[in-house]
Amino acid sequence: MPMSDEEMAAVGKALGHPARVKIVEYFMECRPHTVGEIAAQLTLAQSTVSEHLRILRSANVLRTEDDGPRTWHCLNRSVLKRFARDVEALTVRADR
Amino acid sequence: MPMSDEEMAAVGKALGHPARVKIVEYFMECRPHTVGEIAAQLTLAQSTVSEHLRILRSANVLRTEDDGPRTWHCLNRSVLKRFARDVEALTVRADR
DNA sequence: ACAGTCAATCGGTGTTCGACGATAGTCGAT
DNA sequence: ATCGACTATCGTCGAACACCGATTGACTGT
Repeated sequence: MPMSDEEMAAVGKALGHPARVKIVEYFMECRPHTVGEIAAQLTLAQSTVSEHLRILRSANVLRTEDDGPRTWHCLNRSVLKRFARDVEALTVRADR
Repeated sequence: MPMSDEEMAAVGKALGHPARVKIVEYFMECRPHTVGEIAAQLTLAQSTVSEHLRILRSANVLRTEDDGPRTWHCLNRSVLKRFARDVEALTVRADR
């Protein structure tokens, strides 16, 4: 089932900042990432990175996973896959 | 060649508004679209739609094509395809 | 030449974003 | 119990965005 325009826009907006694209790239590695580590790499304040994470979470690009006692952020790959597929679908030429 | 983070973000931001997603959907049909027509569908002012077009153009999602004497807006499908492919690539699990 | 049509741009207004420092909250280890 | 390391949230500020009406500009047909 395709995403609604609103969902598409939400994910697009979430990816609509270079820092957040970089953050998503970090999360390709399935291991805990500290906010401080990311902040150091991006040379941003910890609070700023935390805010970016919040935005990514609100678009369901990141999930907080309760993995036992620890909870950590994790990529929601299915949302990104659906988004990629729906963007790809936009490139299909309509008959008229 | 993959897009840079900045390019990714630019396209993401361009798609980061429901009206612009709808506009891109309109442009799947390869025919001239009047700004007025789109504005009527989206119930937005002509000037607002024109601004959305400008944003889509600045992210290379739309191109102005010089098709003979007329110039019109046209989807830049290759940019969307690359973007979709690179988003898909973000879902690949990295080894560590 | 001029009226009509359409798109782009300008000026203005209210809202949201991006960034920061400071503060408060959570959790583990001592 | 509290210290240390980490994260989330709050308050603030300037910049950018979304929207509109009005104006300007370009092209078409008469």
